[in-house]
Amino acid sequence: MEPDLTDLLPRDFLDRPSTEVAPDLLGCVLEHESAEGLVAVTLTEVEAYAGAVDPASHAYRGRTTRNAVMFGPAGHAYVYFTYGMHFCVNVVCMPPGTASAVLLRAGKVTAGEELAQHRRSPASQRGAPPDDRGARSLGDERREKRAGSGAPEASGASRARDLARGPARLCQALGIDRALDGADLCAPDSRLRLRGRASTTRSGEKSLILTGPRVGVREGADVSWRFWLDGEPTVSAFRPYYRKPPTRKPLPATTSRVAPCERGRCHRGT
DNA sequence: CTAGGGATCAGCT
DNA sequence: GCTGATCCCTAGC
Repeated sequence: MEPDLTDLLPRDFLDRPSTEVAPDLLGCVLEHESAEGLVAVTLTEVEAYAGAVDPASHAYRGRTTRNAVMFGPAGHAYVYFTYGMHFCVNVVCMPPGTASAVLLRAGKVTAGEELAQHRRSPASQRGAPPDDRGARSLGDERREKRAGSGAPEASGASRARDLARGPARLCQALGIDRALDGADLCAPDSRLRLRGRASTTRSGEKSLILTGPRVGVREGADVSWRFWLDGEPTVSAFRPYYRKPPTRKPLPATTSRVAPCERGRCHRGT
C-alpha cells in the first residue's frame, strides 16, 4: 500500500490542447531510469505552448529538424538545447500535425535524490564518474558550513528544493539530454516515463493551482499559460521578460553622446 | 546584475 | 555557403 505508484499516463490524456493538459500535469511524476539509476520528479510548475498560433512556441514558424517531435504524436518528449549549455524538456500534446507542448519548468525530486544531487553537483559537470564521491563530499561540507552549522537540515532542504527548480535544472537532475528527444513517455519499456498523480496525497488534500504569464516570453505575454502549485517552494521565481539591449558599435566621434538610459531596462514598466 | 556558451534560423550573398 | 540576432537559463558575483 505504501508505494502508491500510479500507472503511466495514457496517451489520450496528453492528446488534448496543451492549455488543458498543462494544469493536469501538476502533481504527476516524470521519471528517468538510466544506467546510473532512477530519478523521479513530481511536477510543480509547467507552461503551455500552442504551436502554430503561439508566437512564443518553437513551432510558430513551422516544422524544422529541431522541433520535429512536436509535430508528431502526443506523449513524446521534446527536448531542446538552449543558451549553449542547457536542456529543456516538453511533453508533446495533440495528434500528429498539430504542434503543441507543455514545458516542464520545475518539480520536486521524489526518488533518486542522491543521484540527482550528484548530477547537479559541479564535480559531475566536469565529467566525474558517478562513483567519484570525493569532490562532492568536500563541496557538501563547505556548503553546510556556509549555510550555518546549527541547521544541517536547512542546507540540505534548500539544496533539495533547488535540484529541479527551473527547466534546465530539472533536466540536469533527471539526466535528460538530446538523446531523449522523441522518447515515448507513455510506453512501459521507455526509460523516460510519465506517471499519473497519486490518487491520495499524503495530506489528503488537493493543492491549489495558480496561473500567470509565462516566464521570459515577450509575445504572448497576455495569456496566463503558466501553471504552478500554490505554496510549492520548488516553483521558479517570476522573471519578467527583459531583452538584452543591442550591442552597438562605438559611435563616431562626431555624433553627440546618447542619454545614459542605454540599458533598455529603464524603458520598461510604465 | 552579468557572463557564459552552442544551436538555430532568417536573411543575406 | 555565411552572418548576426536570438533563445522557454543558470551560476556566481
